[in-house]
Amino acid sequence: MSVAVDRPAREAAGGGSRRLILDMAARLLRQGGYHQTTLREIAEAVGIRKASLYHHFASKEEIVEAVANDGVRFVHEAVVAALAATAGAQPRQRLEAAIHAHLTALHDHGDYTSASIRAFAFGAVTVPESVRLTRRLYDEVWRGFIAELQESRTLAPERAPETLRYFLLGAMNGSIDWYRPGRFETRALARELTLLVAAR
Amino acid sequence: MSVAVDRPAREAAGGGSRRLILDMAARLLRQGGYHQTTLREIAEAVGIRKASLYHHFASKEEIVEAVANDGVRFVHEAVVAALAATAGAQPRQRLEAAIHAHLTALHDHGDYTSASIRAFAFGAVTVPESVRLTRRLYDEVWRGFIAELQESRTLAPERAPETLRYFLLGAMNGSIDWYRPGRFETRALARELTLLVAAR
DNA sequence: AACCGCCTACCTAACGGACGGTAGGTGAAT
DNA sequence: ATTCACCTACCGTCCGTTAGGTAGGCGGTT
Repeated sequence: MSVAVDRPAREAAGGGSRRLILDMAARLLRQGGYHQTTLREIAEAVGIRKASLYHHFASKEEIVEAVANDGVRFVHEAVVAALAATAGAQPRQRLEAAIHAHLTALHDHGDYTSASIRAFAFGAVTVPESVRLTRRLYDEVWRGFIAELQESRTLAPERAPETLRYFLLGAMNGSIDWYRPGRFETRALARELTLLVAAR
Repeated sequence: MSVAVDRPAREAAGGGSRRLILDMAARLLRQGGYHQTTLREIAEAVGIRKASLYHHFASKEEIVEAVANDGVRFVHEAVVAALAATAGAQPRQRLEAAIHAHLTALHDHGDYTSASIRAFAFGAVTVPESVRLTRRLYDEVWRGFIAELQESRTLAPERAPETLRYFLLGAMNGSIDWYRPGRFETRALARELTLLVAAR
């Protein structure tokens, strides 16, 4: 059969078919959401038959769940790293670094992060418990950091921290709808947004 | 049949079945997006058979399009009215009124506006030309108003107006994911967001 | 070194069910 | 008599999922 021909190509792509499946699923989920994205499409993009996906994942739900969780985790880890890297710096610098990290990760792993935001936008398909947890963990990072900003008076203490967090994450995540690599620069975007949040 | 029983109830609800269909479609689209929402569900919610929908609309696409356009228009008209009502006032007051109008309309017609944002999030189903136009018209309102804010120095002229508009709309529209009538107050939200955009 | 059993990674074929949409009919109101 | 608003019945298509099979590789026994 013709199967043997493209197998090396698949295995060369990182060794694991699992990652390849998730890559393709993320790409399709980003542009189609949960219900428009079909297992046939994913399988075709990978180069295998639809039923073969069940060798790696138990269900469609499990694939989407993995993509969504990875998407949040990419951003989470990037922001935590940025905050760690600027540990001693001025609060405003740390804020800009965190925002920049969020935007950069959002864009660099755009398929995963967009798929995560898109496929499980609130109210759509029931958000799996694991995804809800992953998101809550990331939320916690910002909750803590915003508290830190208020303690250091970088952010006025009378500002509602929860509202600010929602607005900030909304502004950043909304960028998946309009950000294009050539038209914008993440550094400039991060600087603008930092000026909004922490006025001098 | 049992059909005759609930017909009065239907006709009492505003006279037009068309509006009722759109109301139900909006509600379902809000929580399910385009592909999860089926004509069967919409018909059942209205209390008619699926095929009867085709007496009022030519296709599923046409229903969704009508909902999405109405959603944007509700917000558009509310913001334009708010700007008109505060015509002579201070720019910062006008800004807060516009933001408040956007948030209020977003919530008051939540099914329509959420459906519009959700069903046609970028990349998902191809956005119909009419919806794209309706959105562009609303964008224009903010483009003009932000220019006005910069002319009056309420907003620093060196700020990138396009980026600001994107962040602002992202922050506001993101509220459909977290806003709950009891937990937040639109006045307070508008004030907080105004403080972010136009720092004293 | 030949064999065996097992595992991995895929395959073909089919399942029941739900989808959007169409054809054509009915009964009441104008 | 015509129109309106809705009906029943059905179409072909595609969905996620399952059943069951096969080809190749790897490790241990003979």
